[in-house]
Order: sequence, then C-alpha cells, then structure tokens
Amino acid sequence: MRLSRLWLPTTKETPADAEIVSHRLMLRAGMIRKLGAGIYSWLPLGLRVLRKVETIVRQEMDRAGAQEISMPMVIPAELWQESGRLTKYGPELLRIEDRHQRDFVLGPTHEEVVTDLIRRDLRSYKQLPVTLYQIQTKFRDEIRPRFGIMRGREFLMKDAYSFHLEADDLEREYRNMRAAYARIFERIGVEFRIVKADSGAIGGDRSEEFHVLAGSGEDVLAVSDASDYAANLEAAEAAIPAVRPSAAEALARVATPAQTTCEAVAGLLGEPLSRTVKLVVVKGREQPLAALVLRGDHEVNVVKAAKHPMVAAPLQLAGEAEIRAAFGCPPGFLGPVGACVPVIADRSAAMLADFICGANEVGFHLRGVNWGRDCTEPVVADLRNVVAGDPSPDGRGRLQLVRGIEVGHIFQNGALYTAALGVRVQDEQGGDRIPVAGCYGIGVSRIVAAAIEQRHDEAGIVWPEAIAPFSVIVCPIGAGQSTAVAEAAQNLYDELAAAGVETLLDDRGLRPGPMFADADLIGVPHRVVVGERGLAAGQFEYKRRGAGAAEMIAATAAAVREKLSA
RNA sequence: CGGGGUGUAGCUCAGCUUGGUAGAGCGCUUGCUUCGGGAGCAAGAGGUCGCAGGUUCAAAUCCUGUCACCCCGACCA
Repeated sequence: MRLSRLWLPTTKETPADAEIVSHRLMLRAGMIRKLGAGIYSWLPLGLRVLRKVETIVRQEMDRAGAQEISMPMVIPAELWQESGRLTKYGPELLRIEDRHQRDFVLGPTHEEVVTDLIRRDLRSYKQLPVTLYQIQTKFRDEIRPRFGIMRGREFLMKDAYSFHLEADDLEREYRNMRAAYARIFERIGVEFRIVKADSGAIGGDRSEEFHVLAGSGEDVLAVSDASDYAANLEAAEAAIPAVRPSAAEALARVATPAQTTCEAVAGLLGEPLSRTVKLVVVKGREQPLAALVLRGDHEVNVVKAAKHPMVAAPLQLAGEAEIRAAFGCPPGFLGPVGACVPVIADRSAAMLADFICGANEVGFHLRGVNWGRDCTEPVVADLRNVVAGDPSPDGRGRLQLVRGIEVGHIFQNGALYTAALGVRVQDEQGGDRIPVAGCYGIGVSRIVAAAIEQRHDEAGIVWPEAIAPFSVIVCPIGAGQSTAVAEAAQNLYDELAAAGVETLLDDRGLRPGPMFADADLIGVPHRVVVGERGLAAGQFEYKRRGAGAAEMIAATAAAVREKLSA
C-alpha cells in the first residue's frame, strides 16, 4: 500500500477526551474515529488489525472443532421474555420497536437465540455434542462507555456455544475451549492470565476469565506469587485463618463521642485497625435485614455477600432509617453485641478475640469483645475482598493484586438456558433429557486496545507481529531530489509486495522527522530506510520497532526478507 | 441513574466576569528555500460561537429551555 493513498489521518496532538494510552494511540494513529458515546468507526489501519485478530480467533475456533454460524443482531423480545432475562438483564439491553410496535432487542449476547436454534432441530443425542460460534457486532447499552474501543457500546465479539448430553462432556469441551483460547492469546502475542471468575449475568456454575495484564485494566485480579492460582477479586477466596485465640480481656464500654469509623476508633484507642470490627447492614433474603461483620481493615465483597443464602441478591445496603429502627442507633456505632438482626461474620472477623466494635449506642464502642462469651456465635462465611499479602487459597504463596483487561470469558451454564427454553433430546434409552450447555466469549475489538495497552512506548504502538496492520514500512529519504532513492524504494516495495509481504511505502514526500514519527506511531514492526548515503554504499537501513538501534543491511529485497523472518 | 464539568476553525484552547470588529498555536492550501527524527519565510482557505427561545439598539458573552460529549460511582467481552 502506498501511504499517499491510504486514509491514515494521524495526529501529533492528543484529543482531550482520551484517557488511556490505547485510546489516545488509536485516535492518533488514525485507527478509529468516534461517532457517538461508545460507538466508533474503524479506519483502514484499525480495521486491518481487527481483521487479523478476528482471523486468528476464527482459525483456532475452527481448529478446535467449532462451526461458524451467523445469528441476527435484532432479536424478538419474546425470546428474552422466555428466558426471563428481558427484565433481569436490565437497561443495558437496548430495546427497539418496529413499525408494528413489536418489541425487539439488540443482541448483547446470544444464549437465547442459539438455544432456540438448537431446540428447533435437536431430536437425538446422536446430534450432540455440537459447538457453534459467530463473530459479530454486539450492542450493550453500557451505563458509562469509556476508554474508546475498550468499553464501547458497540463492539466485536466472538461468542461460542456448546451443547452436550452429559455434564462430563461439557467439562471436556470447556477444557477444549480453554486450550483454544490460550492458543489464541499466545498467537496474538499478548501476556495473559487465566483467572477464576464469577459468572455474573450470564449465569451458570463454573467460569474462568482470560485477562491481558495491564495497569490500566478495570479488573483487579488476585494472583499467587508462588503458584498458578489466579482469580478475579470478585471471586478470589479469602483463605481460612488460623484458630481463634482465647479471650484474654474483659468486656469494656468506652466513650467514643465523635468516632464513627473503625479508623477513628482504632486511633483513639491506640489499637490496630485489624482488631476492630464493622457492621455492614444489608437487605436480607428471608428476614428484612442481615448484618455482615468484617474486620475494620477489610472490605465487603459484593458478589460473595450476595451469594449468601441470608442475603438478598443483588446486594442492597440498608437505609439509615431501617438501621435506626432495627438497632436503635445510627450507623457508626453498630456492633454484633445484642444485635437483633441475623449476624454473618466474615471468616477473619469470626476468628478475632478481644475485638473492638460499636456498642449499638450513640457515642460508645466496646472493647475486649469475644464471640460466644459476649454475643452469640455468628454464622461464618467468606464475605470480604482479599487483600495483598493474604495467603493463597491453594496454600502456596501469597496473593498479589494486579490489574487486568478481560478479553475472554468461558462458562459452563449447565441447563440454565436449555431448561428455561424447554430444549429436549432423546437419549440412548429413548428417555427425554435436557442437554447442558457452555458458552465462550472473546472481546475481539477489545483485544486490539488491550494489545496496545501492553505494547507501546513514548513514540507509539509496538504491534506484535501477528496482528500488525503491515509488516514492513519503506521510508525513502529525499526521494524528490534523488531518483536513485525513489527508484530503489519503489523497487523494494514492488519486490516485497510481490513476495506477499504486507508492505507500506511512504511516498508522501515528507521530511524524515514526520515520516519516522508516523512510522513509530502506527507501530509497523519493521522499518527500512532508503537514503542516498546508504545507497552509495549499497545499503538500506533496517530497524525493528521497539528495538534500540538501526543497522545497515544489503540494499536488496532478499536482505530485508531475511530480517523479517529473523 | 446520581454527582461534577465542557460545548468557539480539522485539533488544543483563549475570549464570556464588565454585551459593541470572532482570536492564537498546531494542522490544511500555494510559492520559494530547506531535507536523516514532527523545518523557515511569504501569501491564503477555513467558524450561522452545540441547538431553540428570550432580554437588548446590539448577544459567543446575560436569562430560560434543550441536545450532545467528558469525568467520578454500581455492570461486562
């Protein structure tokens, strides 16, 4: 491709509303342009990268035995009614009406559609297992789209669905997909980590996420420093602490006129924050309220808490009025002693002895409190977010918190959708069975942004070879003055192109500065500079993007190709 | 959805308090000189100041409404 003909609007200045590096670089490199909040056009350079990612995903899905299909984006709302997700999925689901006032949704994910597709034609167990996938534009009406393509409302996703007669066959396919995903991210050339996850709105039993590790990631991951244990913070299990020490102090009431936080109380008493306990009052599932007890230095894990049978899901905090009515005192002085709502203690809080908590009386806290002695033994559960330094749940190493960008998510849904939509299949004995299913998603467009987050420098993008928009850029210097340079560059370009190398010829006639700046910005992995000085010595200058210095090579296409394969 | 903020040239922004000729830098066009890491000089093009009302002799500026976008919180590939 000749750069003079390529629609490549690069900019030196950064648009004001781009926060993270991938968004800035994608705009500056002329890869994308915004049409509205969270909706973007892909320009030629960006689309080439997107297509490369898509191709790798498609190849590996095919290799793993999945079959490509294409399902509609516009879906009759009844189907979502049938699965129960029309209301459950919430406002993120974009609803539209046709001319007959019939309701449709724009598909944010396709469990319903694919399950409907299957139920229409599935008769016999002999048709199973089957894995279908598509690569398609999805629409999710995100509350707050941000970071450009990273969290767009419209985005390209690969979604695959598998159906099985038996759970163990689902497990086999889940592993197969897991391995295919690992190959995909390896081929793309990004550093990733597989983490245990919560299955969220998709629902189901077992799920894992694939994360590209990057400081700008929106997810916090807990990873062990000594094993391969890794989990999303939402799902990371807090290790069970050692046994509870025996009580040593007597219960005492202390005046805390203005201390309404654990920090303030601990400060006043000169005790570590980890000896205090706080009460988080939430709506209960059966009872109106439930009180969660956590150590002062710990935080509630919203996902874990909402899974507890005594807690309403999704988690809702109690209002101040409800708290006053139940405890006879406002938040800030709450404690488990004499509490009249069910108490659930986090494992760490339950293992404390001689702890400090609110007295359920304005202006007073208690110290030397002990479970069993001063208040009833609580229900114990894992309720908190893990913190850096916690022991890894697998018993090996300590947890570190790192950030990641979720680029893939695999689930075993079991019979969640097949049962809801009434899918039936005959088994070997002629019995009626409900098949089980798995689903497997990859954020194709998000991978493009994630790769940039991981691979860039001050000058611009540093593409991994596998998804670079072009392989080589040829930069002639002073081609307007030197026909030798112009011809040598043109010949090199022709020979590389003829050999099937994706080559960009910068024939814009720019001065070296802007030309190199653009080459660095768009991140083409290999750069060949053709200049009069070099040609006089029979040489081109070669530089690998991201490498330190340039080197001189023989002024032939063969020498360049040798560098490409090196 | 709640809280905060911004809409003026392609981009980054000034001008608004105190109403009176719409500006700068970058980018773009043309010419000349330059030419190995975002050149210099000269001449140009380009804006119904987000939109709609209102106040006024006069509105980018004041008032009302409205739309869009951005940032902070709960969701997800």
